[in-house]
Amino acid sequence: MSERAERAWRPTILDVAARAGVSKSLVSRALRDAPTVSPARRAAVRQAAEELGYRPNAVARSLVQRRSHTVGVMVSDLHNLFFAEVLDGVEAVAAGHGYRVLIVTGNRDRAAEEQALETLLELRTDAVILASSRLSLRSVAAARQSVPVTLVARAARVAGVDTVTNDDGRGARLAVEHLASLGHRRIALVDGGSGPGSAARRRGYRAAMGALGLADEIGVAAGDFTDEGGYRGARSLLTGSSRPTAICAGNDLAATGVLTALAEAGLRVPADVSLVGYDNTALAALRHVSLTTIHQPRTEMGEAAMRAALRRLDGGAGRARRLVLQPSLVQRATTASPAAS
Amino acid sequence: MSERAERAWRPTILDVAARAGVSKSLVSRALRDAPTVSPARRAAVRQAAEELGYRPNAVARSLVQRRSHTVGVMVSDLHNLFFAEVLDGVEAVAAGHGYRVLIVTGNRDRAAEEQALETLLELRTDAVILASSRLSLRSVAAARQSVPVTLVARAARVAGVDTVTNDDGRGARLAVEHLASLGHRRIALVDGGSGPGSAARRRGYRAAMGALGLADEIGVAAGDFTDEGGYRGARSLLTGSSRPTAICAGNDLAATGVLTALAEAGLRVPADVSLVGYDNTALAALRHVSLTTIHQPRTEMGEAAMRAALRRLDGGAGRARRLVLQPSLVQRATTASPAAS
DNA sequence: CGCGTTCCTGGGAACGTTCCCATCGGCGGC
DNA sequence: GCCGCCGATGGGAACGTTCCCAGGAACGCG
Repeated sequence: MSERAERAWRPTILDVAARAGVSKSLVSRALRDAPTVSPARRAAVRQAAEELGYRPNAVARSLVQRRSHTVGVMVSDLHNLFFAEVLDGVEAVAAGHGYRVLIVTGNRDRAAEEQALETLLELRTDAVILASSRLSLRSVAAARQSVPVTLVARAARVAGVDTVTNDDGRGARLAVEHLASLGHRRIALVDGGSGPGSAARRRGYRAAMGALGLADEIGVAAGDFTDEGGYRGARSLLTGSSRPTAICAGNDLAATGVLTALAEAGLRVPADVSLVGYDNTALAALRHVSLTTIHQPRTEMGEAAMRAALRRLDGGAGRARRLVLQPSLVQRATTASPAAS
Repeated sequence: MSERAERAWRPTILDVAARAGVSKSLVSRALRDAPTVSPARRAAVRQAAEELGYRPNAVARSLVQRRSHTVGVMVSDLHNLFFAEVLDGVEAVAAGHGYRVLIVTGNRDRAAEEQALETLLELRTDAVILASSRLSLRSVAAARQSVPVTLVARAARVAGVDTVTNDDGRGARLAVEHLASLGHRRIALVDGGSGPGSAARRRGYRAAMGALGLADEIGVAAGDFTDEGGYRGARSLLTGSSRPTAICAGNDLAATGVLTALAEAGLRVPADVSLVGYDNTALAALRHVSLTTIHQPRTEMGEAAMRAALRRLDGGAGRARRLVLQPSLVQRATTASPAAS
């Protein structure tokens, strides 16, 4: 290996200028395809840059332009595939508008999230998208003082902060209505606890049951957004006197826990009990699981978040916009009419 | 909303200096806890900064210091949970050494990956970690010219580029030995096709079978690293004359496909057929799946990658180091002795 | 009380760009 | 053929920090 590879020497615009025999200004313009550069010079500059392996310094550029052409996305948990798809949407829109996407993560930890947000702000990304963060509203509001902020999958109200969420109440209603239309009446909910959106899903479940005249059949078991939580919730439902013929789980992961509990109890799905998840993650689509579930338009949520950021970046001011996207039901193998008993 | 929130005005060190009645130099030192600042001034500066909502500009700092205290990680696919855990390791070590981690992604697309790497290089991150990238070796080598580069989960040999991988051959051997120790002889492999590591796993499988005197029982079915691929591979194994009593899948995802095929064929797991996956993803740990699998030390791989980067950052030169970590077997519910038939 | 030393403090340069403006030819029109 | 204009080019300032260095205040000691 040459010495060059060991010590990081990086050519600057001045090196290119010297090699091409022109001024730094001309190099700058030539490399950015600015109009007033003669073809001959342009070629010479290109070649010199190529030979030197020159790469523009985005740091210096950001400093002088006072913008980075970059949006920062803080994701609370990369272990949750939900965010990967949100990011797909963000990146698709960003790329189409000449923005680069930088991702930071807070690993399910409040302090780490605050730190990650701080990193983005110090880096002076042009906008910040916060995906389902646990950040204090104070921090969010503070961030909004210096940069456009969009919240995804969190409905908090902060002045000037746009939000993009999914209609959790409606999603829960879809699940209940689907099961009712199959003929179920004893439809129980394994709750998501304090997870984001779970309160709205619970309300939606209750409202839908009431609207269908099934208020007496309402049954909510405590759970959370994990495999284990779903398992516990289902166990408690199964020990009751009148076991439900259908269960709505807080999310897909919890639904797999429900599946485990049902299997242990010797109950077949969907012959004995029907099951609906929430999120339509890749997990639900696995044939071994093949879970009927509520689809959240995650990619669209990411797209919408990025578009909201772009609107602010283009000078769009005014009050916060709160976009609520609609979920839909995806039927797979875990729901059917109750056994004619 | 105040006008302030709409237009992004950001105080600079000069604003803080003016408010505190000191020079910019002093502000700089005070805020960085440099030694030679009197307590009174330090407090005054702190307060002024606080009141203004001052946040240091990392861009300007990077420019003058010629380092960013940041490492960039390019991840080829955030939909693959493997990377989330690698990132856990990277972040843990980075945080312990005062480095921030910036993530970019190439969404399984070569061109996008090249672009993402370019972003990192232009941003002048102090080091770059490439997680299982599809990047051309030319690009990797070019990047190495200006910054320390570490490859994770890809064993390519590039001058000066450290690599951290897992011993796939040994992992496959562990799976085979486990099954053989349970009494299995007809142990088949559902292959991972051209996926990373799958060639080494195939070789490991063959070698282990041979070493155990089971060369005649070798059976490899074409598959890939997806649910669907595992399903197809298992189907072809089950239509053969002598069906295997045990199957090794290319990875955990493929193993769920195998589970589906086995269920469809009316075979019980592990009573009729035992199954071993690879990766030990969260999927394998779900009780509904409860898959015996080969654990890859992903977090450790991330840690090792970051440590390798730190070593280069501290001036460590010399030839590339290639670290190979050892996998281990995690026994769950999908393996047992073959039915005494 | 003077002098040297130790703390503090402030000014200026530098980092690598972009942008504005001035300059310099050359060319076309009257 | 002169004047004005336009296209091409270069020089300098600015972006917001950090770092180096010079200078000043305070203090101790003889």
